[in-house]
Amino acid sequence: MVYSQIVDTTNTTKAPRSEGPRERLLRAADELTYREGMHVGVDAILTAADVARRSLYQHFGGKEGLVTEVLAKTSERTERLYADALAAGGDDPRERLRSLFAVLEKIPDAPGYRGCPFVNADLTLADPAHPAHDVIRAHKRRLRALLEGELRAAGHPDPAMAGVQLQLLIDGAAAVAASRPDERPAAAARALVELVISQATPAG
Amino acid sequence: MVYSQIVDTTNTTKAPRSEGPRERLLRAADELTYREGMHVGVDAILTAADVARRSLYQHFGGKEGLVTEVLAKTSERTERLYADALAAGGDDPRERLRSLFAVLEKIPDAPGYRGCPFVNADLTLADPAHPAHDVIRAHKRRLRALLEGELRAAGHPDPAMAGVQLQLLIDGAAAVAASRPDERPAAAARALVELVISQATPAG
DNA sequence: TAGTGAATCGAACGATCGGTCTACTTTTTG
DNA sequence: CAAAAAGTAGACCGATCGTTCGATTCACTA
Repeated sequence: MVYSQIVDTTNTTKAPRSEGPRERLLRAADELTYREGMHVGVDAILTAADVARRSLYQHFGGKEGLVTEVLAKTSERTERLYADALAAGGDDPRERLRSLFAVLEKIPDAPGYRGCPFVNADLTLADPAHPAHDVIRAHKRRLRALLEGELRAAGHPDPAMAGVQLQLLIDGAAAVAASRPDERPAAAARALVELVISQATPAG
Repeated sequence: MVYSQIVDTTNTTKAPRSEGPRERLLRAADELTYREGMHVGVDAILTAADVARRSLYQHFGGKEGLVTEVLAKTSERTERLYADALAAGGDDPRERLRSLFAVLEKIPDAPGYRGCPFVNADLTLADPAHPAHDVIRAHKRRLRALLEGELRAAGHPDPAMAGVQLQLLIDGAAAVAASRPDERPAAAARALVELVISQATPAG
């Protein structure tokens, strides 16, 4: 994502400056929309990003474009995290899944955790025509496909349904963790995740 | 909830008229806040309820009071539904839980389903000081206690954690059903619910 | 029947929303 | 060095937000 400042002359107009207003806008919008919700004012984002009003509309066309781009970037980052966590589990699909959920389990412990940013945005953005909904749905579908692939590789008898089960445990645990963290939903989910994974054993 | 119009003279000033502005406001706010989200304008609620602006502020003090009251009423109604569903299951705690989840499973199939109204409101209302958050948390805790009680009666080895598990499956399935109903989350959740319940069998 | 409180309409409040625009400064580039 | 592009500052727009309030109508009851 970071390009050298010296680029082909045929691409000069589009060469991204390092840490320009665009990046600052994305960073500020990312933090504020998650912490305060999707209804933060444009003014608050501009102040936090220390960027002129005009820059927002030149780069993103409006608030809608900005928050959609924020979610797209969050999606990329999150999926990279998933891929790394799976890879850390080695070759056995069951161990890969365990490795993934070990990472997921720690997320709600972070200070300022407010639930899954995608679920939150999906529920908060009332307008069904908002382009962010497509980004969110696509992200969730890729995650489900990822889970389903591992389950299939592990020999689970119904990888499609089991993928939905794991997805459902993730979203459910995130929602509970956001409002009632004292119920320790991650631990409760972990036991069920293990049940689902264990159904994929050749012996099962 | 429906009182006769002829009441004790000592209570005349507080006698609720049948289908007055208060009821119409609650009904309209209930439908609109669920369908359009908690950010519907006061004007839209007033128009739908066919009620004067002033009446809202006289009865509920403001939008905050109105939506809080709406959630409180929804909580009562929902818990009545749970109690009935459990009772329909008879005496065996496991059958009572199965009866409850059989009812819950059908809810997302209703047209216009948009997820759990409590989870949605909790995630949508950005202000952590909003009184609705307390109503929501209290409702969810009562539901969890209900589940835990049945699990304990069924002899589950860890009814507290299992209660969180069931709660988590409910919220997770609701969230997935709201945005991606084609993944049939209710069916996926059902299998896990059965696993949790079966852990409560004396044989297990 | 006179009185009283509730419900009504509708104007208006200040604040904030997202978005547009002009003018000036900085940076980059040919 | 000069021109062009990008960024900044800030006023301004119409719309909408939740809220307040005066004035009027209506139903019930004492």
